[in-house]
Amino acid sequence: MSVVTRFAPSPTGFLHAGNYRTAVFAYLYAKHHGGEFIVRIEDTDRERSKPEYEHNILEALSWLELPADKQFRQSEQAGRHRELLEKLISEGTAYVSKEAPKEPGGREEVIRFKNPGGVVTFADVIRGNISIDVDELHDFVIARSLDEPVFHFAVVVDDADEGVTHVIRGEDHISNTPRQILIQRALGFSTPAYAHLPLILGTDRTKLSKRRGAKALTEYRDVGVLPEAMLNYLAFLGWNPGDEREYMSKEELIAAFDLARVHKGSAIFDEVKLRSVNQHWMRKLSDQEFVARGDLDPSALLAVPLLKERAQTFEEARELLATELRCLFETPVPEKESLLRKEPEAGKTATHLTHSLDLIGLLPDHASPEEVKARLMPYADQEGRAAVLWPLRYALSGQERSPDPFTLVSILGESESNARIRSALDILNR
RNA sequence: GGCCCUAUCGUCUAACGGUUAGGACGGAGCCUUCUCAAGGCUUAAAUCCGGGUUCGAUUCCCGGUAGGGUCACCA
Repeated sequence: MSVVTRFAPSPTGFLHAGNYRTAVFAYLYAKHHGGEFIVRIEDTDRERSKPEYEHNILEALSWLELPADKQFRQSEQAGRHRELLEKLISEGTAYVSKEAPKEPGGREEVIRFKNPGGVVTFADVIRGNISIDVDELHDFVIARSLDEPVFHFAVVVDDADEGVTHVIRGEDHISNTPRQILIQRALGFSTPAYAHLPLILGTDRTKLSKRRGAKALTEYRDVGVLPEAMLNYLAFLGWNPGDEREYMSKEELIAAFDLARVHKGSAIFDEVKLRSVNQHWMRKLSDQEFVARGDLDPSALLAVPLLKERAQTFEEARELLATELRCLFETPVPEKESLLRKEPEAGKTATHLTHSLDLIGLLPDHASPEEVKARLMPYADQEGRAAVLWPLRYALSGQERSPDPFTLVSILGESESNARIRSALDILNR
């Protein structure tokens, strides 16, 4: 039997990392078994479902590269839901119930399921047998009206119609499972395998939720997190391949994924770790890819090696470009006092700068930082590194903190370096 | 509160009865070093508690405790 899994979000808000972790597992499991991954937008709550949320969900899924083999809205199955609702009513396993509206404007009739009671036991792939006494559920509501099925009913019908073999969802659904199984039995459907995933918690150790400040997943995309990094990080929340690997591509994840290695205990979403995983994937990009995928200005290309060392997100890369690495793109305005930070005697500092200037002049075009270093270090060692290198670096950058002078010369090139050193010499002579 | 689920360093986790309880992120220290990064090395840090079972428990069982989830005409 081929595997069919599904991700069934409701478009009533922006989804957070915990929701997408579920999608990741469902996707990986299906693909590992060469099966099908279905995305079903559960929009039976007409009041709260919004197109913008649906768009956001689909956008996030495509960003993460979790393409659906089949995708549809639950509301598109309305006819089928009505048909089966009528069937249950005619068979007497469901009935129209007169209600006393609890709130003004509330409904006077709903459709309830005739609960047979007893204990429902199901085998959870992750947790083993779970038994729940179903008596206290009473005759629960399965539809507001024939055309408005409620979650439990629609889920059961759609999963069965689509041939879903494995229901992979958060453990907050464990207590919903028995009543869904009851409906399945009444409808004559078979029960799929259930895998209830441990929840992803926020730093407050409670279920990630928008109300408590959990970010929409797309916010991570917006600050320049790479989708392969997010996928990698999410996959490792509650699962691991069983070896020492920490960084895995989508293909590697598909090949290794297994429900049997999924944890039972919940995990906390840690942005610090996510950033470090992201940095790993940023560093794997070629310099050209880095600029393109980070949506950086093309001029930033020459700074990419430095950005790979310093930035954990593309947003950080942009900040760096505007602050610490700004000297690569703008002529610095050095201050005399800072030039003399390590060697207070202006005459000596001027001598060092002039000599450095000469040495730089001997460099070949496009000298690497290593070549620059090889040329300058003997002199610096002879005269004192701080006395030579500090004014040089400061003259080139105009910044107390910057990349080292060799790298600066290499990136800036000979003529720009020359100009900057000369202007620092002018300042010293004032 | 009822019901359900869970429990290894701060965090993510390895171990599927026998290990000096391993790795990663983060932290600390050292090295490198003109500054800032990066890099290298080192280091601190965990089996929730109590009973069993066993020659031997992180591991199996029971009981506590703690945390989480869920108790809708939302999904």
